[in-house]
Amino acid sequence: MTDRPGHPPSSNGMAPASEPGFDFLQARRDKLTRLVAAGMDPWGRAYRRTHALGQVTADYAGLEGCRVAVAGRIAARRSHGKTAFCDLEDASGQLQVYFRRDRLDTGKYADLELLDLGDHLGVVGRVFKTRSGEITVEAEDWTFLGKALRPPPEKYHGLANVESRYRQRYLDLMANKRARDILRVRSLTVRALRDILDARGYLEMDTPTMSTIVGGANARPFITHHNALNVSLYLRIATELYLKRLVVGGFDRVYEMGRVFRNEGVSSRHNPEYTLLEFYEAYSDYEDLMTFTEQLIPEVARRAIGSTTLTYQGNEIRLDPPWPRIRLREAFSRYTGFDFMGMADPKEMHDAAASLGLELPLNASRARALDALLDHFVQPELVQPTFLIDYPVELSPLAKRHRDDPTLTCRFEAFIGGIEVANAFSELNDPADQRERFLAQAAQRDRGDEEAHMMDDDYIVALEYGLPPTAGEGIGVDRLVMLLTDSPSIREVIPFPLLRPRG
RNA sequence: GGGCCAUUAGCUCAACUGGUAGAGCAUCCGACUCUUAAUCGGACGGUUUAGGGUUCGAGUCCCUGAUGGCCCA
Repeated sequence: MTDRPGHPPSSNGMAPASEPGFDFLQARRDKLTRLVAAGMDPWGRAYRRTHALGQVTADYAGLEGCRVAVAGRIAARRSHGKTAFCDLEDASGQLQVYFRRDRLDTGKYADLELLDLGDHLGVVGRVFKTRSGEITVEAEDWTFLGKALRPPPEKYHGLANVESRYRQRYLDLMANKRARDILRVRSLTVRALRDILDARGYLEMDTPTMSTIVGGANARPFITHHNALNVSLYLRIATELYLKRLVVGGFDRVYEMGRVFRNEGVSSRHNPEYTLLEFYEAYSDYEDLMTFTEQLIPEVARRAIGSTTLTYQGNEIRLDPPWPRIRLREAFSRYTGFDFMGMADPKEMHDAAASLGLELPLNASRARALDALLDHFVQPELVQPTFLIDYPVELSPLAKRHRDDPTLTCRFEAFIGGIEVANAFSELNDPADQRERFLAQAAQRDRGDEEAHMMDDDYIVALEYGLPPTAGEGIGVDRLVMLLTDSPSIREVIPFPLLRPRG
C-alpha cells in the first residue's frame, strides 16, 4: 500500500471497501487518523460545560462579554478563509461559534479542517452578538470531543424517508426537531401521570410481565418459554387482574404504567407493544373516575404541552371539564339512526348495519357486532372529549352490572379526537358472577374467538377473599401522546416502533 | 390477509409519449477575517430496491419478490 502525503493508510478494518458510500466513510476515517496524529483524542473525555447552548441564548443579557464553556454536535459549518462559523447543537438548542485565526493558538485554526459535520466539539470563548444580531461565542480554544464516522442527514430538509426515520431513529432525532419534541412531550406526559397519581395517594406497583394465564383484555398474547421450569408463558396483555389482587391484599390505591403486548397487526394505531397505565381505587365507582379523568387529562396536557386546548388533525379540541356523558345505547341512535342495542335479532342488526354500508359477518356475536358498529360509526364522531357510558355486559366481562339494568355495566370509555383514550369501570367483585362471565368467554373461545378472555380460577379465588368496591381505569399512554403531539401515527410517539426486519 | 401508492448519489428530490440518469445539500481541491440553506470556481459520487421478461434500446412497460406508507379486513 502506498501512502499519499498527509493521507495515512486507509485500511483500518472498520468497514469493507465494498460498502456503499465507502468514500464518504474513508474521508472521515482519514481525518480521524490525522486527529490522532495532531495529538487529539478522537473519542474525547468528559467536558465541563458552564452552560447548555440554549442557556447562553436565553441568558444573553447576563452573559454578554463573559467567558463560557459549551459543547455540542457540529450541525453546520461556514468557513471564510481566516474566519469560520460553526453551529453547535445540544439538547437545549443551537448556538453559533465564531473562530478567528488571529484569536486562536498556532495550528488550532488550521486544525479546524479536521472537523466534520456531526462531530462533537467543546468550545471556550466569550459571548457576543454578531453584526446581524446573532448570539455567538468567539472561540479562544476548542476541544475535540467525538468523531462522527458517518455524515448526518441533509441539513435543510432533514431526514424524510419514513422507513429510515423509524429504523434509524437517532438520525430522525438528530435531524428533525419535531421528532425530538414529540418524545419530549411523551416523557413529560408519563411524568405528569405519575405525579398526579402519586399526589392522589396511589402506590406504583410492578406486576408480572410473564405468566401462565393472561387476562384483563380481549387480545391474543405472545407466547414465550421458560427453560428451567419447562413451561410456556404468555406476555401480559393488561395489568388488570394482578392490580386487583393487590387491592384484595389491602393496597387501596395502586397503579402500574408499563408495557403490554398484544399479538395483532401493526397499523398507524397499533404497535404490538405499547404503554398502558392502569389504576385502581377502592371505595370508588366509575362516576368518580369520570370526574377524575376529566380533570386528569387537562392537567396532563397543561404539564406536557402547556395548554388544555390542542389541535388534532385539523380539529381544535378543548379538554377542560366537564365532558359530556352519553349512554352507549343513545350514542348508537344518535350517530347511526338505529337502536342497535335494542335489537335482539342478529339478522336485524346485520341488515341495519348493511343499510349503513357496513357488512357484519353473519356469525358475529352481539358483542363483536356492537364493537364493530362502535368503531365505525360512533368513535370517529367523538372529536371533543366525550364519555360513552353503560356498556353491555357481553362487552365487559370484568365490569360490575348496573343496579337498575343487569344487562348493562358501570363502564365508560373516554374518546378524544376520535381516539379511545381511556376505558374504566366499577370492578366486578362478585366471584360467582365473575366465574359465569369467564365461562361465557370460554364458550366464545371454544367457538374460535381467540381474543376472548381466559378462565382464571386463581383470580376467582382472590375475589372470594373479598375485593372491596373498586373502580379501575386504563389509559393508553401512546394514544394520549398522539393527541398531545398531533401525531396521526402511533409510530411517531414510540421511539423504536416494531418494523419487519430487513431481508 | 386484500387494494392502492412508493423505493433513483450519503441525504432531499428531478428525469414528458421508452432514446446518453441530473440538481441542491454533503464530501474533496482552490478563493475569501461577521457568515448563517454563506458565496464563487473546479472535482468526486449511480447494480435507478432485488430478480426475471418485452424491446434495436427500460429509471420509465409487464411479471415475481423485498421493505415502507395509506386505506380496508
